[in-house]
Amino acid sequence: MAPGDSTVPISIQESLFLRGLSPAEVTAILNASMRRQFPARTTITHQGTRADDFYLLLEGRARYFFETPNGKKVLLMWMVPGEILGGMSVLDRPSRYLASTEAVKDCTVLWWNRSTIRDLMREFPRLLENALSIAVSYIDWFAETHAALISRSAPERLALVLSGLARLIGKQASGGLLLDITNEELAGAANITLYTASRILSRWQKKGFIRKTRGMLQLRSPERLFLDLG
Amino acid sequence: MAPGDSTVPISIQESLFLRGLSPAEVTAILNASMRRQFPARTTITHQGTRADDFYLLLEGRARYFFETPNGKKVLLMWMVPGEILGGMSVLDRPSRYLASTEAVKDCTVLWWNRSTIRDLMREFPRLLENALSIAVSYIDWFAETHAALISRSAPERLALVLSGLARLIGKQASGGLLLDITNEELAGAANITLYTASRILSRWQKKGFIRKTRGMLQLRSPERLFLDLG
DNA sequence: CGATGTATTGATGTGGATCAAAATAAGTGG
DNA sequence: CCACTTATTTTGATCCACATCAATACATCG
Repeated sequence: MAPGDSTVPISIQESLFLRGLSPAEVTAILNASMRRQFPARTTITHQGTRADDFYLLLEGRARYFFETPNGKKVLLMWMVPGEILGGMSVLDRPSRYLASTEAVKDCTVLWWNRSTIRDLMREFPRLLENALSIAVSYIDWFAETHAALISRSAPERLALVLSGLARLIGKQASGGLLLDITNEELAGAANITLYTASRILSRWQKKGFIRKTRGMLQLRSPERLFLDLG
Repeated sequence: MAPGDSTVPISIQESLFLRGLSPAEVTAILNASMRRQFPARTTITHQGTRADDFYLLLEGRARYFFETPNGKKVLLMWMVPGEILGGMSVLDRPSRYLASTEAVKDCTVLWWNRSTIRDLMREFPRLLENALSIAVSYIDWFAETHAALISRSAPERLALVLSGLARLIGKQASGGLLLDITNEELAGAANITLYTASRILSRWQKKGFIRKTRGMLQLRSPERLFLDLG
């Protein structure tokens, strides 16, 4: 199969990972990959296992998470098409994945094994620069999240999560952005309990800022969330 | 001044940033730098300003921190000789520092401007690999800290901070590792209040796990801290 | 229609922040 | 060496945001 053909979505051409490469170079890189599928709710990379595989997300939605020594599942960033998974595999020394990745919805990915992606990086040093930029974007995410955990209340964090996800996975619809997400996922992302999340969302719904149905949330006025942090 | 001469401490030769480079290459890189001093309590890089300067810490102690939009100061990792400061300056696009760095004790650093360090990275691609490894180590730190914030109690976090700092800045002495650190710094690192920190430390002192004097802490049995998390 | 996953709502508990004050230790200058 | 200032630390009393526990309601589907 030739993954670099017309079936590759636009978002890939604009992927941060492929930034600054010529179309010919992009084709060469994509041609060295294999296309793979991961059904929703399956794990793509496993925290603690050898980082041997590198992926570029073509379609679907995934997220990073990890488990703490005391068994708590910690949710990290969401990944959308154009983003990479398993970035640890590009390091010069063999390493282990810091976190796991799971397909939240059915995912199509491009896959390279470690030595292939490392060879490509040697051939196209630009890829290495891009990997560094991506690593920095993770650091940025963690710094933001760290600050939020320390200095913001539960409603504030939930509002931040909601407006962040809206930009990432919101679909324009009549009467506001539509997010297909459960309360549990929201609570996990904001690091609050399911109960607290439900209470805050109910309040916002009463005020007409959002509408919530099972597994789906309609965001009417994102800005106003921040004016009602009780 | 020739910074690459015999006055460069051993720890620099073992710096993660210079890993895998030949002595001749290291000399070339260090010779392109200037030596600079920062007195204790001065700021080296400023969050939000253009990332134009890159530093390698030779002597002293520094730490990253940043201020949240609502004015709270958030303490991040400590830096010891051999570690870099201002890493954002190596990115291919001009960027801004994500965080600030301050000298905790008097610091001696090597300094490169952005274009110099970028030229060196083009000449020695190994530097770029090393920069990526360092970025990953920051991600690792954030992931650990994130997990701790979410899933561990105040005494647990303080115990973690203490054992981490012991490895980093502890000096062997009769009757346990000696750390020169204040309660305020410990509290900041563990993200608890000064009062909570003081109470926990008092308890540990009563049990003989530590000894605390003004600005100084003696760690007798690090392991036992984790057995007394009340 | 049960069965199962998802969401709401109320009652209760608590870890650690916050507020207030005093004790201790370390300079500093006369 | 002492009086005085200033930084660090301790200790007690109070409070509150959020977790936790318990129960029920609602949706969706085979």
